[in-house]
Amino acid sequence: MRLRITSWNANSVRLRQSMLERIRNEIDPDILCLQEIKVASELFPHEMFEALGYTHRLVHGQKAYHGVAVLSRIPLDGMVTHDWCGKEEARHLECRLPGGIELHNLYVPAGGDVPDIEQNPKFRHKLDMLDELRDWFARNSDDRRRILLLGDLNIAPHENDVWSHRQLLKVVSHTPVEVEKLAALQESHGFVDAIRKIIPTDRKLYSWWSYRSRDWSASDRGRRLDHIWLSPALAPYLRDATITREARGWDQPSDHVPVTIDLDLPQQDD
DNA sequence: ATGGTAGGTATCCTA
Repeated sequence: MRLRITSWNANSVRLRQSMLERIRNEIDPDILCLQEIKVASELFPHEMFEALGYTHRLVHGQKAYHGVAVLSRIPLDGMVTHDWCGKEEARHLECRLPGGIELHNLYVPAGGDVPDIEQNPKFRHKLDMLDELRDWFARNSDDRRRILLLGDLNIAPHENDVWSHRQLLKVVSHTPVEVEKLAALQESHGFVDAIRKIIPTDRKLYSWWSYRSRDWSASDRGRRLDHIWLSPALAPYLRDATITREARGWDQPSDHVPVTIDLDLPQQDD
C-alpha cells in the first residue's frame, strides 16, 4: 500500500478553497492534515472536502484560533483529542490509519515574540507543551508502535532550517532552548525526521515565509517550521519527501506551504 | 533598530 500524506498549516481553512484544490490536483495526497483551521468544528466546510474526494474527515476545531483536522480517502478511526497544559486549545488530533498506524496531527504554539518565560507567557506555554509531549511519548516507548507525528511544530531546529542561523539565535522558533526541547521530544521515541532523511541537512530548506515581506521569494528569509516524523517501526517504509515551496506563490496563500511524504507499506496482515 | 502583512473578531487579539 502506497500512502501519500501531506501536512499544511492553512491559516484559516475557509479562505483556502483554491489552494486546497491545487493541493489536491498537484500533490494529490491520500491524507491531508491541517493546522490553524481557525474555525469551530460545527462550521467546518465539510462539503468542500467531500467534493475534493476526502470522504473521511476528523475535525478538532476552535473559534478564531488554532484548530486541526485530518481529511482522508482511506478510513480513519479512534479519534482522540488532547488538552495540553490545561489550556483547552485545539492543538492535537490523534487517530488511527489502516495498518495500525497512529497519526498525531499537532499545532505547537508559536510562542510570541520575546524568548523569555518570565516576560512572555506564550513562550512558557510553548516550552511547557513540548515538555508534556515529550513525557507523554516517552511513557510508552514500545518500539513496535507505528507512529506518524506531524504538523506545525513552530521550531526550525537546524542551522539550514533558517535563512540565517546567527541572526535567528534570539528569535522565537530558533532559540537554543526551543531546539533542545524539540530534540528531547524527538528522542522520546526515536523519531526520524522524514523530510531531512530525504533532503540532506546541508541544504537550506524552509516551509514558512512571513507575510511581512515585499517579495518572499527574492528575500527568501524562510524557516522550516513544519515537520513529519516517523517512529523507528515506520521509518523503513519512507520512500520520498517534498516541500512544495512554489505553493507560497499561489493565489491567496497561507504563510506555510505543504510538506509531504510517501510511505510504501507492506501488505497489511492485521 | 524598526516595521512590515494576514486572518478573525469586534475595535484588538494572534501569527
